[in-house]
Amino acid sequence: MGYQCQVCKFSSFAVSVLNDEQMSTLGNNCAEVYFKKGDIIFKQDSFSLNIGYLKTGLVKLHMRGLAGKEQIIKIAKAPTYLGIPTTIGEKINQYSATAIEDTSVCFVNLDIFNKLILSNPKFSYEIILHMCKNELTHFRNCLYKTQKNSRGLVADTILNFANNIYESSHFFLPLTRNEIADLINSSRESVSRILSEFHNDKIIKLNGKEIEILNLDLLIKISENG
DNA sequence: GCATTAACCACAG
DNA sequence: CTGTGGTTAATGC
Repeated sequence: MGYQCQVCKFSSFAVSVLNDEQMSTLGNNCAEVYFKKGDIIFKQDSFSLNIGYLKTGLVKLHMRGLAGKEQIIKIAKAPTYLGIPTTIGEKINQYSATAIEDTSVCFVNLDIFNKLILSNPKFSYEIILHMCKNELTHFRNCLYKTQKNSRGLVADTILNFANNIYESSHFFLPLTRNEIADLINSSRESVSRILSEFHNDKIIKLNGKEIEILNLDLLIKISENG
């Protein structure tokens, strides 16, 4: 008894390209798991032979570095794959994934995933396309982190949540100030100060974790000039 | 020199 | 977990 991937409304772009047989192979070899906000989905330094497919929810990918310093690599929004690089590239996880909202993930065995890649070029192409876009985003972020100042990076973070993650100018931050600092290589104090500053300057309306963008043009300017 | 930026510390809600 | 104030160090006119 497996899952009916073909009727799952969260089916990925790549899965839609599978034939019936491949689809049922996938359905018979995956398991859906639910995670609460704060739950660890997979952990750095542990062994894994699964690819995750994030069906719903929001996840942070993070890596513990020197002196235990935590760095958030990215915020992953459903639908997307989780852990393709670390599962295919290494047997031991190179980073962790933690739910920052209630989340559901389908785990697919790596062997099955590899068989799909080897047997279906369209599927492989979709995966490559996905990973290329991902890598370009990381190159850009890498550049920004080096070249922008903290204000610009905080502005970027707000814009990312508004434009890409929540698709609304009014949302609740799923991260603490400390986590935002871990995301942009800053300190919790700086993030706190910059957010208050944006609030006082009427660029955003800030109430704890609640953010409403009041002056989008200015925010974009800060992002571009910062 | 003087200004800016931001990290680190401490302490208070 | 946050917000602020003081301090300190680096960098750039």
